[in-house]
Amino acid sequence: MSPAVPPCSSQPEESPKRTAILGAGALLFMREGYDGTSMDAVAKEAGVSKATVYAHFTGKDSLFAAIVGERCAAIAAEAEAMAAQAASADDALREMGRVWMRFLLQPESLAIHRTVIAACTRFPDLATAFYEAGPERGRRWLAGHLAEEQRAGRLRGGVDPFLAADHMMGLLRGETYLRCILGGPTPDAAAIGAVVDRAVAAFLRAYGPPGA
Amino acid sequence: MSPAVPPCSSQPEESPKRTAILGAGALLFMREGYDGTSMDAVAKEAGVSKATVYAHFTGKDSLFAAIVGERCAAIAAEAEAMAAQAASADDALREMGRVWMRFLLQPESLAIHRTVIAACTRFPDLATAFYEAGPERGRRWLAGHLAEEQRAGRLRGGVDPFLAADHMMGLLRGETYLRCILGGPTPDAAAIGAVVDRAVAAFLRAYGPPGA
DNA sequence: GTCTATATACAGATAGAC
DNA sequence: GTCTATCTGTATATAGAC
Repeated sequence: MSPAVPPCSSQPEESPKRTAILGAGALLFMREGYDGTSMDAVAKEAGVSKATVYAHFTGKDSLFAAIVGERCAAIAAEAEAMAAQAASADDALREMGRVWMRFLLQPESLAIHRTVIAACTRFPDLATAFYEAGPERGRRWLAGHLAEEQRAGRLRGGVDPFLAADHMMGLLRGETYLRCILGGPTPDAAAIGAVVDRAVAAFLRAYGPPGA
Repeated sequence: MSPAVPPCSSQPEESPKRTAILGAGALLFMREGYDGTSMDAVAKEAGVSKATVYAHFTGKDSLFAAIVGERCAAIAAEAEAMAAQAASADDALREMGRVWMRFLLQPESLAIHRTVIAACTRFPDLATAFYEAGPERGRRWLAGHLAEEQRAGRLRGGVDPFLAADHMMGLLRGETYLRCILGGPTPDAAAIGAVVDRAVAAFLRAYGPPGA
């Protein structure tokens, strides 16, 4: 229907102003929430006029959707990096837990969680996309890893690895996640390490090899 | 400084219009969030004029604080009722888990969680009060119960009951809570029962008596 | 205390020149 | 695409009569 597109030339996604707008929006939406962020503030933070924002996005909801979608992709990429970093460690479970909790509890992660949770009734599709890109993707990856551990005999067999992954992540989050998502102080690396050690110990009692 | 107050006469908290305003605000703040709720909408829902709202509360933030504070008290009362209901059951752990998860996953609970999480950067004191009245109070109660179970020999000794309570609640929440707080469908009683059974089974492997 | 009517500010979105 | 200037609706909060 539309005329042939120029082959791989300047796409709108590569405009520097568009990039600035997306960056400013991500900063403000995560810090102030959806309603707390005005298009005026986004334009000012990006160093452009408000009309330019509307030239690149049809409206505030469109800009928000683009930013959350972009964050989902970034989260997935970070998850891959974490997986590579953690799976090669000697004490794999503990190291995985530390890496994941440090990622989950950093201010940027908590901010995107808060933003999506607050907006989930108005943007249900975004909330679903976020859940799939973040927690659910992480759980699938962890389940795959735990299944390997089962086959290697380092975890007891006969249990659903997806269930084990869910329980592992639940033990890790615990009250720590709840307190941080409610604005409490972020624990330092040592405190996170202690939380992870206790969670992994409990996990191994529940899911470790029967003889241990 | 001020003249003697009349002894226990009509306090402002007992005004029927004030009650209507608080009820309307609770409904709207939980359904639409803080920014999504206007003082006009509260007045209309309560059946009063906007000026009357401002006669009872100094502003929107004051009304919001009063409502969240009231919900904290209500949550504490519900927790007491849940405790009485659950502790007398035969299969105490499973029954406690079912009661708590049904409470946690009902739309009203999720709505107040979302509202407080979204507002926690602007109202940090409210978020702290909510955490103390809700999750932390529940954890303290559960820890006390688990300590009794330890003394009775139905749980292994030598572990911090507060840690065990944290792990129990983390196993129960799991992905279910995360999916629901992000707007996913609420599981029915049977699905909740299955989640709880699996969580309690894992908990007992980690914290049950060593011989089991 | 309670109302109607209004002051004031700022939001999202657009018109039109360049 | 980008800007300045503006339209239009609605938000919080208040003035003043009863």
